[in-house]
Amino acid sequence: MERSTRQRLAIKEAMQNAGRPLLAQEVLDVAGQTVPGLGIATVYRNLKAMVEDGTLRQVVLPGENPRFELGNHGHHHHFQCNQCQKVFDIHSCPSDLAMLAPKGFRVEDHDLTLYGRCKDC
Amino acid sequence: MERSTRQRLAIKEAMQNAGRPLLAQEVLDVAGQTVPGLGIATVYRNLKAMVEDGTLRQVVLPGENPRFELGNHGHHHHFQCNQCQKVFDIHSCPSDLAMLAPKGFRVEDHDLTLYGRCKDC
DNA sequence: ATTGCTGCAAAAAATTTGCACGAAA
DNA sequence: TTTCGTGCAAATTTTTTGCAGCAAT
Repeated sequence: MERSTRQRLAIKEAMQNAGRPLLAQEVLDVAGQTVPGLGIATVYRNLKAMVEDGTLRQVVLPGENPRFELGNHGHHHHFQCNQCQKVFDIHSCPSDLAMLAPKGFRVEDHDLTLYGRCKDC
Repeated sequence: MERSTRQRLAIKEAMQNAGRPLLAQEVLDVAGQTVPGLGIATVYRNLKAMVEDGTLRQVVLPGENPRFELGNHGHHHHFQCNQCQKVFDIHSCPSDLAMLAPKGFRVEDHDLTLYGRCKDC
């Protein structure tokens, strides 16, 4: 059975509170505030397990390390600013994507990232 | 000035002929047929340079190593099969994505990946 | 003849794993 | 008390870099 350790709770809390996708290192930085001595291996182990059970989802962008976000945050997409590189959530979604696939292909899901200038840049 | 070496030509040819995004290792496998002794470092150096000058584009998918494809292959998107994991090109494109961004954000580009079952799976 | 490019091997960077100990249940 | 989870360090895996020699101009 899964145990409730201080480390696991701190990592989950970090993910809950983050309003944006976090790098593994950022998770360590945040959760490490709550649990001094927290190891990066523990962070990786927990992130991996949470991705596998669907609690988290991986967000990957070209040339960057994987980020992690809540998996049940509802279906949404991302916007990366070409200027400041920050990643923002977008909660709207185009509805007509299935028709883009070639004949014979069944579309089950999709991923969309917009690039441009954020409000502040 | 940039020199035309056998290695560089073989790598470019591999990218031209690939009908799909290739892993660095796959580029080595293909170009290595033409240039025996070709080193993985040379492949990485050339891929990186080509991404920087826009000749190539990086295609990243969650949990996988980066792939590379021609950058001037026209704007297009990708479909990954949930069954066989292969990646296909999609040459159609939704046109109305700019409106998805929050107010104050300017959309300059976008990336779309569909997931599902390919024709053969 | 220059000097950019390559291969090799070592170095970095990112992630995973083995193991003994500590802590949930 | 049982055994899962953790920290640490070592091992992998992926990518980058230093350097001496080779090759394109």
